Amino acid sequence: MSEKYVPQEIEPKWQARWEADGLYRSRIDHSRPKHYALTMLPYPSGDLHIGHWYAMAPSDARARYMRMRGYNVLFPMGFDAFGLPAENAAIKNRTHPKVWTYANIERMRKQLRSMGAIFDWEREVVSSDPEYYRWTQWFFLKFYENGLAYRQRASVDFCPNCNTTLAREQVWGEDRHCERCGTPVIKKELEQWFFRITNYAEELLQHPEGWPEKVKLMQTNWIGRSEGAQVTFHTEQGDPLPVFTTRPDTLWGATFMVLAPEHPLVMKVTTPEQRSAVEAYIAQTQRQSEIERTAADKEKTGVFTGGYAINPVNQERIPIWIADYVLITYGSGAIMAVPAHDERDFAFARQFGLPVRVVIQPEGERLEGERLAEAFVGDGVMVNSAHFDGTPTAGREAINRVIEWLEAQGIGKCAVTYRLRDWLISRQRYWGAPIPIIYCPTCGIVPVPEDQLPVLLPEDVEFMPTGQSPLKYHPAFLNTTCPRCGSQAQRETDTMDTFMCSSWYQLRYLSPHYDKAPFDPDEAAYWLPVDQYTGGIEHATMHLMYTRFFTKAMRDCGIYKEAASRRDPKLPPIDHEPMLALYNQGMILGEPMEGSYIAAFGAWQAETLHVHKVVVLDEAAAKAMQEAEHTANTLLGSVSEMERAFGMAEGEARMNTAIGEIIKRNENVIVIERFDGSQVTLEVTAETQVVDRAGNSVPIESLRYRLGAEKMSKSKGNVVAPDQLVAQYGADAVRGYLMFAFRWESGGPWDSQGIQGVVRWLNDVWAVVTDSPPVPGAADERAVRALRRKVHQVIHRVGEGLETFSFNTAVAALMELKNTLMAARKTPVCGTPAWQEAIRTLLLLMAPFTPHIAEELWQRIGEPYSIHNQPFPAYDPEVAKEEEITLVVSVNGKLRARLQAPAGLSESEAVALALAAPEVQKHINGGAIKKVIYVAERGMLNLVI
RNA sequence: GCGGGAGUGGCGGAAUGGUAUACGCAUCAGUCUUAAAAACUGAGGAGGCAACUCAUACGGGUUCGACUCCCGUCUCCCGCACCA
Repeated sequence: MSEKYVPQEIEPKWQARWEADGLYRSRIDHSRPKHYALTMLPYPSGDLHIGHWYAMAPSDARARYMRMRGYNVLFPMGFDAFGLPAENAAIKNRTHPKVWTYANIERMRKQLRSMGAIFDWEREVVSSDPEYYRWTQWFFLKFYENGLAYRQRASVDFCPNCNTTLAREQVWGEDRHCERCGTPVIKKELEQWFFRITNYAEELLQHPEGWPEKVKLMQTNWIGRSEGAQVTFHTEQGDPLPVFTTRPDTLWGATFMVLAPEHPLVMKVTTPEQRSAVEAYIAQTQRQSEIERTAADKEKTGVFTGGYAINPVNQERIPIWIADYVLITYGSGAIMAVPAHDERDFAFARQFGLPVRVVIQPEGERLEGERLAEAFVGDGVMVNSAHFDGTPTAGREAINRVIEWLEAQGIGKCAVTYRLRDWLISRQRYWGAPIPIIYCPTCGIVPVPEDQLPVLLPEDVEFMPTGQSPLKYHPAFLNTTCPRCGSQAQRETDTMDTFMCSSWYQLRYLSPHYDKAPFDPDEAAYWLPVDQYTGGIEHATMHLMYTRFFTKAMRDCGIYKEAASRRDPKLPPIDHEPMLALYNQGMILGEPMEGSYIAAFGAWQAETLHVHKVVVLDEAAAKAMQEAEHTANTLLGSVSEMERAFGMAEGEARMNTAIGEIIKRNENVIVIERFDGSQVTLEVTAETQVVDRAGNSVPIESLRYRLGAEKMSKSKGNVVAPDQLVAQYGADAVRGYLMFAFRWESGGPWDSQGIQGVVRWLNDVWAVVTDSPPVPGAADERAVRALRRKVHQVIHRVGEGLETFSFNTAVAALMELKNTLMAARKTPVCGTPAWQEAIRTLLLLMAPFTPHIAEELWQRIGEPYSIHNQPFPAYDPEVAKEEEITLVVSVNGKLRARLQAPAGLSESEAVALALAAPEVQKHINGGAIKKVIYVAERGMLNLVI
């Protein structure tokens, strides 16, 4: 008998050995193709979460597979260490963010090592290290030098909980809440730093091929490209008033103009009579929150300015209104309103009795402006449009012709507008990279000279309970001299959005301690770009847009020049896209839980039971008790009768017991669901006694409430701690389970029982490898071939699974191979060379998934260290080919027989075999066969009669 | 409202237009045990004694053959949302 599988012993042993040997160190090696695998770096929030494991372990398995395929693999890990939680913890616990952050990093490093991943720790980066953020600041300066960073006063989104501004991408949802904390944002007028990501709008629409359609689509929608024309109207006073329209073919239908309330020309066009109304409307707009302003189905509001504009296509004089449905941030902040053919303009026109003029007539209909029930946005023929009358609008033909004409007339031109806004990077927080800018009373905005980087975050700071940045109150940081003129000046106190740090971390991994540039050009020339990136979908329009922008902006600042010049020009460019392929994994949700079943005793007050005692039951006991109570209730007769009989007030005698499952619980209110589905609210107090079935008192907090598959959170008590799982089952089992239990892209609810299946698999593998004494007797040739066949089929399926991120099917195939071996173990096949080969192959195939047990067993079967330097087993389709098939016979498409037959059967042989089978004969029933469909490679025969 | 994705056993999930439900969890039965757990063996989509019939959200269609392709409907999830 051999010893048992004890992962707690073998896992730390091999981790230490791999570490000591530098087994996974990644160095430039031009003789081998490289593979840069990258997974989104974690924020050091304290403990490694099961979600981190879910994101990283399968990525690691795939990186290991690429290694076995002969690639020189780089799979680094680091920490996105600047950010708000550290600062909030500082305010709450009086711990310095740095202390908090670095303690967390220390803990998470240890936890990450327990995963047994091939992370090359010599390349680790921590974005809050000065040697890292020095370069984050350097990038800011480069972008500033190249006109890609600018400071502007603007109405920006501000999170009142985080006490800082946010970029447009970081405001989510219908209620416009902060991406991080969920608080609805407010608007503030502030002077802030922006990056010109909009310069790259067009280029960002061109995505790398290896990106998921979903992300490409989300980014494309976010960028929001609209093609159309810019047409210059004029106010009556002669000021040009350009508008953007996607429908220049409706220009003749413009019956009024609308400006955004913030539009610079508003006061100029406003007549004295309308002045007070306009001012009142502007004031009202400013008071309203963004949510109120953009609420769906909101009635249109607006005010006439008294001014008029001239439509350049027909010299018509049309009134100018202001309305909040026109946004100053999009296009030119002014529109021509064509109510007949635009839903919003139509609603506005109806609201204020403005004229509606049809300029597109659909085929077979005759629309009239006054009678229109809704705007007509379909295709038709242009009418009331001077010499364009009769032009069909289907396709882009009409639009193109009008644009051509507008250009010829000099009143408009082809134009493209984007929804994308520039990236606001200023954050009014301490724990981030300071923006390297100095404000001098004489020189103005002065960038910190490169040789003075990094602008260090002072550590002796006082955190304001108000959440105000302590940098504002730190004289030594704040006060400095102007690098240009030497006079007294002040530093910028805002720090940079932490998405800045993560926009280029893939470059710092290449040479984390290089001090001449953000990255070593030799390393970059070899490793870039990232071949496979993995991470969550939630970054689709944030991090994943920013890092693409960064790469392109860096290229235009010449930062890649040297590295690119040292690179083989036949390889993909390194300065075009940061990541060639991307895969989004899903999320692990909490395990659904039943609520506790209880019987509560107390006194009714209206609909609420005031409880003095709670008894915890199991479901069956609760049900039994409910029935007993029901019986008792029936015996007593109707409650109201009883009340009458005893002269009681109505409701007084109602049952004072409630039995059911807890579905909600907070400090003093419990909601239970009875077996009939009705709900009861219970009120509990500190005096309420809670006892289990044995009569022991238990705390009220121990009562569980029903929980669906929801996002894990401490407050819901559904968090799964990987450390605990590793201690209990081992890292290999946790890795294996995470890869086996879900489709990686979907994720799903955790199932604490499900891991047993993986544990059994590993135990069986252990037993089959360490304890399979040869069975005497001559091995059957066919059985040997069958084993080899299975092995090769599994090689194929595992390789395929790893290629396509179908980790679940790959593990399933490995379980099947184990099952096959378990069965063969009892036969003379056990001990044959084919058996040895099968064991070797099983271990090699398992190595990417469960690296520790694979290494341990590899050693135990006498193979040389390390299994992780072995090539992936080669697949031989000839060996994998079935020699016997199940001929599936259908008659008229309905399955009638399954017949064993040798592979490679000809059609006539197959038909003869089928006709000989009585169950087939029965269904043919003497009829003539009209058609035969035979799929040899599938073993499928269909007889049509 | 616009755009995208998904509906398969009690559950997680498999299935290049060709044997639906692989693999696993849970369940049930048996072995072992004083007992329980673990472990092991076996059963299993539904209905029917059986022959068979019906099952991949629903309704149509294409095809010798549809979970897979096409059309329509319903439900759920995600993104955007007065973007001119």
